[in-house]
Amino acid sequence: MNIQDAAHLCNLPRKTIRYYEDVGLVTPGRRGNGYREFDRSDIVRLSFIARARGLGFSMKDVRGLLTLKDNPVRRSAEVKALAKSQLAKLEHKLSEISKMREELQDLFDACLGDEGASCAILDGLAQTK
Amino acid sequence: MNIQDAAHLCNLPRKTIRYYEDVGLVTPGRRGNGYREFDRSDIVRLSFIARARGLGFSMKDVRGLLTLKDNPVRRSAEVKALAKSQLAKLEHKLSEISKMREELQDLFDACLGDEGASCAILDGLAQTK
DNA sequence: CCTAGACCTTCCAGTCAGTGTAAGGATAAG
DNA sequence: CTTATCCTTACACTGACTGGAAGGTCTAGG
Repeated sequence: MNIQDAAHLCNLPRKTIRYYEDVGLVTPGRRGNGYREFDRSDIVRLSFIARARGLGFSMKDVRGLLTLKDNPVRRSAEVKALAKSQLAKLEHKLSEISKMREELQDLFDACLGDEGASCAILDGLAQTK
Repeated sequence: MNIQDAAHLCNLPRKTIRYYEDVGLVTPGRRGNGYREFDRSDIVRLSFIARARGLGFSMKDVRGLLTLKDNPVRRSAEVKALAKSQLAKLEHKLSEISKMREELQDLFDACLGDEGASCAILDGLAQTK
């Protein structure tokens, strides 16, 4: 299978697949003409990566997950530890962004948004709180 | 005032302040010896930038906000429009990350996390959903 | 006057995870 | 044979910094 079909199957841009090969996450075969040849196992691996990335795991963590996935004597506790740390990161991000949104919403609500120059948002940002 | 004191006052790393000068957001004066000299207006401007960045505004948007701030005949409606778009971005991010967290939490809960190799998280990621 | 250390400067490279583009080769359809 | 659509590599760029090296300056103490 060529890269375009692989891209559709695992829901990743072609460029990203080539990039993943560059950084050693996948190693599809090569045909005589230099084209990459993706087989079922490549698709499975790429989809795994895509899903892990979709949950916000860093490339480093994805590497760790792949290593565990490839290791038949892994302990599921190790996987769960990675997941726990990722959950914590997501929750941290959520609380950060949620705080931003609240602060910005307050400024937004206080701003008239009319044709005048006076603006509660600019005032709020300028404030030496 | 030297850069270190400025950094403390506006709550930004020195490196970041130099970077902001590089990209033209601030233009502190220079002393005879080449040192940057920050006055009150530089501090105000840098703090404004720091606060806008803290609300998640992109550098491009910060530029827009500064332009509006510097323009005495601005319309507050323009500022409010930028804020609205930024609010939408924050809400989008929140919903994305929240979805990630939910999915990951489900996998996490289903994983035994013991000494065995069988792992619901890896299984979930490997699934061709 | 000398020295130590704490500042300051610029410049270059690296981060993360891709994305854009150009130049060129291969293949499939008509 | 032509045209369109694939494929390849290599390099540059993104955002928003951050780290480090190499070197200049200033200040306090002896």
